[in-house]
Amino acid sequence: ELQHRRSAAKATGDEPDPRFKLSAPWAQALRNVALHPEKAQQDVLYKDDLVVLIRDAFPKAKHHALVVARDPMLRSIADLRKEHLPLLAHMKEVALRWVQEERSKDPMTVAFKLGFHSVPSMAQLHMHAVSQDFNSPALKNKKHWNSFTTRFFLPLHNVESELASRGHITIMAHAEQEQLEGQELRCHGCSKSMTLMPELKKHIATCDAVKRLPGI
DNA sequence: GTTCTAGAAC
DNA sequence: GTTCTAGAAC
Repeated sequence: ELQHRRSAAKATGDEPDPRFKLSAPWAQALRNVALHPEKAQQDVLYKDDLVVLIRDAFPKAKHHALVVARDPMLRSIADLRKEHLPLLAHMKEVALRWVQEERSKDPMTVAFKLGFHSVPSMAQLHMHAVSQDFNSPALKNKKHWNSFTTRFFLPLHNVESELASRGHITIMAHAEQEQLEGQELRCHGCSKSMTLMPELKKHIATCDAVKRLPGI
């Protein structure tokens, strides 16, 4: 059936509809959680007037949660201004509390990092809290890997300091975004370069440098 | 963001 | 023959 539809589109020479992504329901899932947490399909771990804390639906590490801002005006980091620094401090506090809970359940876990994707795929400002093991079946491809281990991942502290100094976040150029997403696979601990995902996943499971990574 | 799968890479 | 990546999805 799918194959049939693909062939049909090709046969008629139909061009892709650029509005499809913008209106796609999946891109609004986090916004829906933020605006209507009581209707959320997944468990809400914590909620107040400013944020909602949930586990990532497709965790890319043993421990992976999202702190989602509830302000409808905050669709991404591009909407952040100096006035939002207190909100970021609150998001940090909520994330750190969750990290401590996870750590108490799993004392041997490696470091955690807090931060944002430069160009997120989903609407609504959300901060990742993710353990640096990246041991998860949902971590499947180069884009996944590079979105957490290259400059595509903006640590919370960097976002805070750029807001404080410039008053807004400079969004990276599309060409740079694509370059980072497509770049070679490299261990985030020892910088060893690898060709294939299975090779990388096997390596990071045993790399000593990964175990000693700095972080929370 | 994920799923699916054709065809490349092994 | 099997594993793996990468692009379409309306």
